[in-house]
Amino acid sequence: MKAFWEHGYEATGMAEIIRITGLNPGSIYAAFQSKQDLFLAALDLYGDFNRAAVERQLAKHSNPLEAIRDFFRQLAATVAGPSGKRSCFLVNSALEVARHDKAARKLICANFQSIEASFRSTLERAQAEGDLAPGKDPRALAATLMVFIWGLRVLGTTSPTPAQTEPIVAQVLELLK
Amino acid sequence: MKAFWEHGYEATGMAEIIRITGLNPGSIYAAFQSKQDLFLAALDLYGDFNRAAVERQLAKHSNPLEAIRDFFRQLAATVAGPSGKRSCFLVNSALEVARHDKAARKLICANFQSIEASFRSTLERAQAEGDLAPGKDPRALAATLMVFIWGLRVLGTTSPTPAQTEPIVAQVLELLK
DNA sequence: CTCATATTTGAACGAACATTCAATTATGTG
DNA sequence: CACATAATTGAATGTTCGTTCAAATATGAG
Repeated sequence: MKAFWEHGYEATGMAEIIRITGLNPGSIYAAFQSKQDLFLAALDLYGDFNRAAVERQLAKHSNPLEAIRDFFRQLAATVAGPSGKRSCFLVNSALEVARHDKAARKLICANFQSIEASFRSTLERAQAEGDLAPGKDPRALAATLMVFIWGLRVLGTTSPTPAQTEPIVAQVLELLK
Repeated sequence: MKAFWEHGYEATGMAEIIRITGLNPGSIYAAFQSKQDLFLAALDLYGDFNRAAVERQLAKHSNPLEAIRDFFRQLAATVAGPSGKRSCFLVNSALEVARHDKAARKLICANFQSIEASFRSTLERAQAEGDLAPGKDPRALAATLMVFIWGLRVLGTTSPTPAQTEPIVAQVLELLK
């Protein structure tokens, strides 16, 4: 998973995976049909970690809107930090693989939709509690936040500073006011 | 350029480029040092096209804010259309190549910054003309719009419908009010 | 311990990879 | 036309790619 995440699908050779895992080719091919199959399993594993991390973040504060704000403030820091260039394995794969591989696209979309649903329900909770204006559309807002997350991941590959990422996040949080 | 755009750097073989161009290996290597060199030239060419297209769009309307609104409405349609999965060659390369290749990163960043500057000056013009509220920060807004563009490109790889992309763009345009 | 079943081993496979270069053909000048 | 220079040709290079498989080893039940 780490190898595919770091170098991408095409740039990662089976030889490297064999070296990293310490397994022999035969053992790997006994467990996975092909490199592509192994990649999908790695992507799926990452997706589970990712989804769990997002849900943990959103459950961190009792105030739903504050949880979202905190999520994005943290994302601004991550993206500007040393791990920003690593980006998100799902986003990387959306652009490198999902465009041509249907199975990968399906997996990635499902994960994105799950996270979007978490944001949506958090926004709905905020609206029910009166923190989010009644006129706002949680569905459209959640979809917009997702787009924004992906955009920040792209920004991360350009080695931005916190001084660059923070005002951007501040702008997005304007949408929640 | 089209081959690298469509399949990415790693997945595009020199054999395919030889086939598409109708040139022989020797001729290509007489003009370009290596596959990487050729890729950078392709990326640079795309960058010029892209920058020109954005500036054409922003100059389309005399009203600067309307030009930006039109740009994003058009982007929403493009991303939801058949060419949406192709995404943007610069964004694709930011995630696939720029993370490890310094030359590519520099080229991509320069192009992004140039486009961001166009948005910023357009926003400043809108502010000078009284269309954009005096309290808004054109610099932060321009950076935020860039992040949204990138995010929309990622969204494009998930085969979205116009019904999905349009409300998102509507949200973004809220920031300009 | 015995033996059938699983698992692991690592050498070997053909295919595809980026790249090279001596031979050939085209070009432009006088 | 003659001739120096430039460009093109395409077969061949060694390497690395994903993948296979027969042989060797480990495992667990009786």
